[in-house]
Amino acid sequence: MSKCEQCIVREFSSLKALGKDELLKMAECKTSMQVKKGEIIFEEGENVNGVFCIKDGVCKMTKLSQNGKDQIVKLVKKGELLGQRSMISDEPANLSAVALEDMQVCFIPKNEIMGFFNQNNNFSMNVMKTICGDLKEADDILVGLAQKTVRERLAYTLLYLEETFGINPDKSLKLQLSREEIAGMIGTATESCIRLLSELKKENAIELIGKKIIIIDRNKLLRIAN
Amino acid sequence: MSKCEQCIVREFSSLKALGKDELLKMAECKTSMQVKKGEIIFEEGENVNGVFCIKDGVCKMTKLSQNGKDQIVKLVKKGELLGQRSMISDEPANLSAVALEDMQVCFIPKNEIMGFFNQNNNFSMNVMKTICGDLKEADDILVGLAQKTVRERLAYTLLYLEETFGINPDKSLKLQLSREEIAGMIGTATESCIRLLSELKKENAIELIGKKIIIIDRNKLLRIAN
DNA sequence: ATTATAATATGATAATTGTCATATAAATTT
DNA sequence: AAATTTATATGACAATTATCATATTATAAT
Repeated sequence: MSKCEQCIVREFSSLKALGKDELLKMAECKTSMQVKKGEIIFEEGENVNGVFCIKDGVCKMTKLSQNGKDQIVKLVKKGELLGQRSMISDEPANLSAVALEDMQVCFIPKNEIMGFFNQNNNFSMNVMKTICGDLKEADDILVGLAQKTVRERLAYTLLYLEETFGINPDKSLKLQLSREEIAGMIGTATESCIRLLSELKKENAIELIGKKIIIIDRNKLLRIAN
Repeated sequence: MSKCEQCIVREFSSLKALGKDELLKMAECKTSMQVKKGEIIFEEGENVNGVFCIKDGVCKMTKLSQNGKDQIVKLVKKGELLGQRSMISDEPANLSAVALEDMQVCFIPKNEIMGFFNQNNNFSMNVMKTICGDLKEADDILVGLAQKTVRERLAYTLLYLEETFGINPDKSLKLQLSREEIAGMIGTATESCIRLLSELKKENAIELIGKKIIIIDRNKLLRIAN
């Protein structure tokens, strides 16, 4: 069992407020696990009973809509916690979490985390701020979905992916999503997404090499996204 | 200055966790105010420096998008608090709050509320649960915007308005929104909203009497909304 | 390596939604 | 009460987006 004290990732999450003794306690009750690309961490409707701390990798938070399509609500990466909302509301998960890359995550059971809430005010405050950040983000995405065209949202999403997850040495977006997943982020049909990507390619804003996407003209995308 | 202790509305918000002494302290530093229909309580980008407790009335939380349209993100009614997110994140407001009816609100300054966070764990937990509820709601609306048609969203919104704010003796929706505001909730052009309302009327799902909307066939709307 | 399967791409077309113009009705102002 | 402004309504049309069909390419399985 690895030590939470020495885990660098902890520094990036709400857990940074925890003291040495708390970290030692946590290390004892946590469960480390490997999650392979495509595997489900938890599903919508499931009782999670704790939070997952992402040590490495990226996952998508999705919700299945009546038309059978998965909407991606949020991408979560290394250093962030999963399942906080569900735990605090004491409700089943509202979203599913699915690995987009091979991941390393630690599960910390609910009663452990809830204990920290009572003992450690900084920790509560950190969690609260994170959730407030998520709420702001969700509101902003909501407005974008309501008021922007698919093309605008696509341009914005490409820039977001570059900024948030970076690029490879060949300049392609590091986080490789399928066309279907990109469509699920911007809220459109897969074919529309593919078509608009082709258009952006024709307009020399991006380059498409197989699954890889390379942003050539950042300013053009910015202009399209508004 | 009215007493917070005797304010019934308090019972419906996070503030119900506060004890007598805390309520007395709060009553001393709060500011009561009347807000007329159409007036702005606070605006996007503004520093709020406290929370508003809604004693009576309903307001809309909106965000202006680049195309100049106001998207309504949420409706807030009697018993709820405004400006919590902004206060906790220590950021300017992300949304504007505008009265949809004549309102009575109390302003409680930031330092007072922040004190309660440290002293009273139940209060923190209540606030956290409220924000978690808001986040879930925002995620659900987001998925609806991404995956449902305007017609489906309109049907859903009419049912939501009935359920949340009730109906008048003549069966019309109690909360009277303009067509523009309804359009701002479902994320569409005002003309599209008007046209689809007319369609629903032709299909005998609703009745339109001036600004008033009466739901005739609830099941039909439910079927449309999915 | 070959086959099977899934992902990407594109055309054709239909459906949805937005925009602009204009009419009518309602609310406000003078 | 008349005039002005604003909100609602509807037609005509354009733009956007979804759907279905069908290639083509990439990936996985045998």
